[in-house]
Amino acid sequence: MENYEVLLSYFKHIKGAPLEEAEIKEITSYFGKRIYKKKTLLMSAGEANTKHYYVEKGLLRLYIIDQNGKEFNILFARERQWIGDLGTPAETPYFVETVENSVVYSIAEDDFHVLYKRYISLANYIRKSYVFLQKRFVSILSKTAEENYEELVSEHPELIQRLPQYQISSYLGVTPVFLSKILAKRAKKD
Amino acid sequence: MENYEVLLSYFKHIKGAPLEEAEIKEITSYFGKRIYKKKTLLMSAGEANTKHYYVEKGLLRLYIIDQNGKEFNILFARERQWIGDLGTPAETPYFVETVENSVVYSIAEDDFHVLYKRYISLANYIRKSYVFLQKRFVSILSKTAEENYEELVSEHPELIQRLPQYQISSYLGVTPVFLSKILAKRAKKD
DNA sequence: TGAATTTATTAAACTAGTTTATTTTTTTCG
DNA sequence: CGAAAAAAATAAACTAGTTTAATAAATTCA
Repeated sequence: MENYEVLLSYFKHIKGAPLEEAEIKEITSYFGKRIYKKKTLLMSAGEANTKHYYVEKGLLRLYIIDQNGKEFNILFARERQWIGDLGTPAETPYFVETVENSVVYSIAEDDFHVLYKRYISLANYIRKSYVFLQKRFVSILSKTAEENYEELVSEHPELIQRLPQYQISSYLGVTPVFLSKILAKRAKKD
Repeated sequence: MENYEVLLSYFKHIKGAPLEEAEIKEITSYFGKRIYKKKTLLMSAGEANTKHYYVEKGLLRLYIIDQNGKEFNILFARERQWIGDLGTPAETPYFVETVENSVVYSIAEDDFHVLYKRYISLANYIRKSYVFLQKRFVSILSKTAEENYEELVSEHPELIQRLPQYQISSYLGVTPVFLSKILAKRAKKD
């Protein structure tokens, strides 16, 4: 499989101009591309020097397993989004898993670093991620699970469609049982 | 007040080499430096094009006020740390306030952007901030307030000394009343 | 297709954390 | 210094969310 079209169109986009031959060569040399079946682990807690992933097709999640064995979803990545542990090369506490059958590009930290020195907009993706996480942090802290669910429905309705309910509850920081309660209550209002 | 020593030593540090005359000129031309009394607001929700702040002396906090008027501290910055809304130039939902009398450098977004294109380690501060916030996010989500308090004590004992208790409770995402309960319980174990 | 497995629902007892109110302690500053 | 204001403690009633367990519904795949 050697079609890097989606990846290259992303780099063209962040460069803001067509890519030169040499750039295309460099970019494609850094990235691998693979197909993964649903529920495949791409990255596990304990690993060091983890990769960064860019999703061409499908849906992935980054999560942690706490002391009690409970999973918490930190973020999802769908088509044309990045996912991975920005704390690499340190040993990661996180897992990355496919939620759907997916097509994914991967790149090692060193190469990623080279690229974001060259394409400052790539570094900007990190900044945007920070802003996104901070917003999510505030929501989880200051709002009820019910409010957070409504926010998710209105801001990312497509995720509600594509995710099983227990993955959503884990993203909202509540138990599947409690989310089910919220939905039951919500359904009555009709 | 025109002593930029602390700021310049920071840039020397992230450059990894002594600064040239032209660099010093550029950096000092971008930053302002001011003294603020304790409890002074430097940035308020609703403002756009907010500044980034680098603390020479003192302690600042970034917080939000939710729908019910309740404050949540998102992060603190003490000596030689950055604080501000990375979402700028968009209208910010956050506040920045001094907790102690402080000496603070400030820089506008445009200039900040110019600098982190030149000093990639400055962009790295954003990456480190992301990693820090993600860790904090996971802690708040998966641990009890008591556990989070113990974590704060062991990782940032100096903050416990410098902050009033109600600022700590707001950082942990609980009410002052509940933190007081935790401390009472904790004190008994002696 | 249908048996097995995974996911979602419901219920009931429980707990971490909130709210409101009052009192005590600490800090501020004229 | 002493009065006023701010911060912390304590108590009691409350609520958002958990836990455990049993049942029902939906999905998987041989």
